[in-house]
Amino acid sequence: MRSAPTILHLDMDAFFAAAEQAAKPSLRGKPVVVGGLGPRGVVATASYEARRFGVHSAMPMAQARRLAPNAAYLVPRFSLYRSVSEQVMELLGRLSPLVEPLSLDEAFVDLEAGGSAHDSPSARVAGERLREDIRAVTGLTGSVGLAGSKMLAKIASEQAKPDGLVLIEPGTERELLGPMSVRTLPGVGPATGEHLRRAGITVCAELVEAGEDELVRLVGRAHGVSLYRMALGHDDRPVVAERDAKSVSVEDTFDVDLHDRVRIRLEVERLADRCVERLRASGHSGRTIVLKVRRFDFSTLTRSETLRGPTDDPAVVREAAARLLEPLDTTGGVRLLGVGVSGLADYTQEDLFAQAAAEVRAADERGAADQGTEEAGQATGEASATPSGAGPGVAPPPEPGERTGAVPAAVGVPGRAAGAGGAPGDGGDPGAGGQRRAPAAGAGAVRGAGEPYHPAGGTGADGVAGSGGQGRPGEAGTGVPGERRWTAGHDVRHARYGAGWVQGSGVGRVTVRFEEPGSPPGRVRTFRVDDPDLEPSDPLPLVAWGEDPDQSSSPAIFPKERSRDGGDSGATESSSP
DNA sequence: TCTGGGGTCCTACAACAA
DNA sequence: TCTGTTGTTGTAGGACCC
Repeated sequence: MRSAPTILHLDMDAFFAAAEQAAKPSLRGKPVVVGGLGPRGVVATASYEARRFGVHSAMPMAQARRLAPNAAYLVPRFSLYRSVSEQVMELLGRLSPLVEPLSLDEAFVDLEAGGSAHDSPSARVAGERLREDIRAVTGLTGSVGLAGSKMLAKIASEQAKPDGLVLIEPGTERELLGPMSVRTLPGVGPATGEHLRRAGITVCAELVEAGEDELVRLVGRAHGVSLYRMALGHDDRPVVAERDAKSVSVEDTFDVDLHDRVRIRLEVERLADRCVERLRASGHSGRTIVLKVRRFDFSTLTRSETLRGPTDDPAVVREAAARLLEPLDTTGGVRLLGVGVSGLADYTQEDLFAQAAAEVRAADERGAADQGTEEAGQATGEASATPSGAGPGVAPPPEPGERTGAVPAAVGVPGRAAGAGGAPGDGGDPGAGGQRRAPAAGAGAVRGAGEPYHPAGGTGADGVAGSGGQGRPGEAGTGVPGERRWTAGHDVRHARYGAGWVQGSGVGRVTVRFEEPGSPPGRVRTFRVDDPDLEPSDPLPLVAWGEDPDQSSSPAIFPKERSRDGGDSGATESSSP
């Protein structure tokens, strides 16, 4: 807790929805809801216009549609949001080297560390300047909170919303917090809030009155102590620029509950592959494999297995996940499956190979070849002569009968290629990692006819959004093999009419609104879905070249990885199943 | 009418080792 | 050698956040 309000918290206003409104002039001033459009989708962000109808994030999409039937419903376009986010983070980086991003649209900044503020007036100037810069560079608004601690800076930015700045003077925090709901404090959600309410505690002043011992008794040691300190306004957590990831996971909710055991297993293997792709992309390997199963009744089970050493071998993760699945009862149906890896290590593949080789040499010298997994080494030579596929070389050879994540020799070769040996029928799914995507050619082989590949909330294989009440989730599937699909909200270009975005599609037609970020609201035209003049395109910059004095040499927003980002580029979405 | 995805942290309990 | 204590690790689940 410092004596000057030099910790800044930035929170972009209704970020996803605001970015879509900036990109689509016809949506400005109108209710916009961004989220999963499938039958089990939820709202990611609602514009302030949509919030007036009672729509808010985490609300089931079906409920949002009932509350705001005339809103525009769009699937998230993370490549666009990421590029805007990068620009915002760059502006924050100009204020201080200590920037702690919390998500795409939120971050803490230590102004003191950057020398950009040392007292209330200078902090306020820095905050206002930042808001101006963000607006100039991105065309969007953000709210700024300034205080002497992270907790209070966050509370301040919440109070500043939308499009404002609030500064909390150090020394006033206890008075300020006293009448506030306990739910204001970070870490107090619905469960803890209700727990405290039953004990007669609803506002922060009552937390202080209750005292630390009582809070510990009510909500447990760690939570009780921190709750008491926060209620007093005490928060010494520093702004931390870099945080190491502790786990990597992927999960999918299915539009329809899965019952077929073979299909469930196949999906688990697919998730394991995607998880490993992410794991590798982050430069990690991990020791503990976690399987998550949410059943038809929403009850959630997790099962985990810790290997003897870290791995980033897809075959090992796949097999471990499958082992964890085996004893689980899935009768009744499964609505969600997830695979995760925790206990991360910073090993690169090269490190693993080096360690593996060293380990094998040492083992050979000891003449202590392990009987249980020896055949793996013999079969595949150097690469798999490591102690099974699991964390090659990091762990000592396993004891006979011990679980190590050992894999059949044929797929036990550590290295990128191993994944391709995958489950029969998954075609190796080379693009399965990273962003979720609509089914591309070749990926459809394992999916049962009529069963949606894409889980709810995905980028929408079905790809229809209702705008102005038109279109409903799930209708988009044309049922015509080879027909192109157009995902609502995504950018397109027509040879004759220029740039636009998909407003909806279905029954062999796609409706496009032709407008750009800098243009007035455009007209709507409808085409056949296979119109050769219509092509998917990349997101356009929200602020045109040269509009921002500081950024005149480059577009304000231009996705850096657009060509590599298969997650939500129109190109991927539109490929035929 | 239902309830996403990707994380973090905490608690409780059992097994095991010192 | 047996027993009790304590610390560590693995596992499972829950709460919370954006």
